[in-house]
Amino acid sequence: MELIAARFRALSEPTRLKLLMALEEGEKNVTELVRLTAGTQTNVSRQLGALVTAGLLARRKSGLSVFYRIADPGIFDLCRHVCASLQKRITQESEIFKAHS
Amino acid sequence: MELIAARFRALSEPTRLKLLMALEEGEKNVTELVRLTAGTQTNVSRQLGALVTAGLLARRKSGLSVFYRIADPGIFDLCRHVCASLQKRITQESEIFKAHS
DNA sequence: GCCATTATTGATAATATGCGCATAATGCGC
DNA sequence: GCGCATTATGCGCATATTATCAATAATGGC
Repeated sequence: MELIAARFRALSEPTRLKLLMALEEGEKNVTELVRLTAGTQTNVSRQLGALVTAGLLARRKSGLSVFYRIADPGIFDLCRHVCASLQKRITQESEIFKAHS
Repeated sequence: MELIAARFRALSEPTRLKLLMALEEGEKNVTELVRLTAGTQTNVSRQLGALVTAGLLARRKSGLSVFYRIADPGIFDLCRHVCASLQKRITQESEIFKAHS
């Protein structure tokens, strides 16, 4: 149970979600991720570390760069699932809003 | 993006996960949930409130009791998904462990 | 060896979160 | 109205998390 919660916690911040999304197309090094997510290098590095610890990313060093890649592609299913659920909810709410106006 | 993170955050604590699991079979009132999850009344009530705010639970008052029920059954798919992913990871790790011993 | 580039790590401050105690609010029966 | 059961909330504390600055590795080119 604690393990499940930990995995959800890893996905519970926009910064980390952005990093995961940026890595969906393929592995990237830290500077590129910094550029793509418009974050500071320190922070990006830290969040990447957290995602590795959580088992969502994998690291590969190559020269000066460190490349990160998705270790568990299943997370995208999760995100899509949540997205669909949220859209459904918003749609319902807007229906109710229309009905009341 | 923030919305997605918020949903994951709602699922990021064992206490809340326990409550959701306890409600899978059907709606229950607070005292029963306190009993089932062995938590304090204060905390259970608070976490239930958080889950309602997150859109995962729905409330229904009836006399003295307040009954909570699952508002988005999709969360169980999410949990099963995460579970499967974790089991796969653990299996792989144990294989590596065996190979090294 | 020296320097530039890249990435991580300590230390710290700000913020957020979870929990428990005490207390309030609500609703039922008398 | 009064007491009682059920639920919610205000407050404080402890802990966890995040973001940032500065300092420290790690690596390659000269």
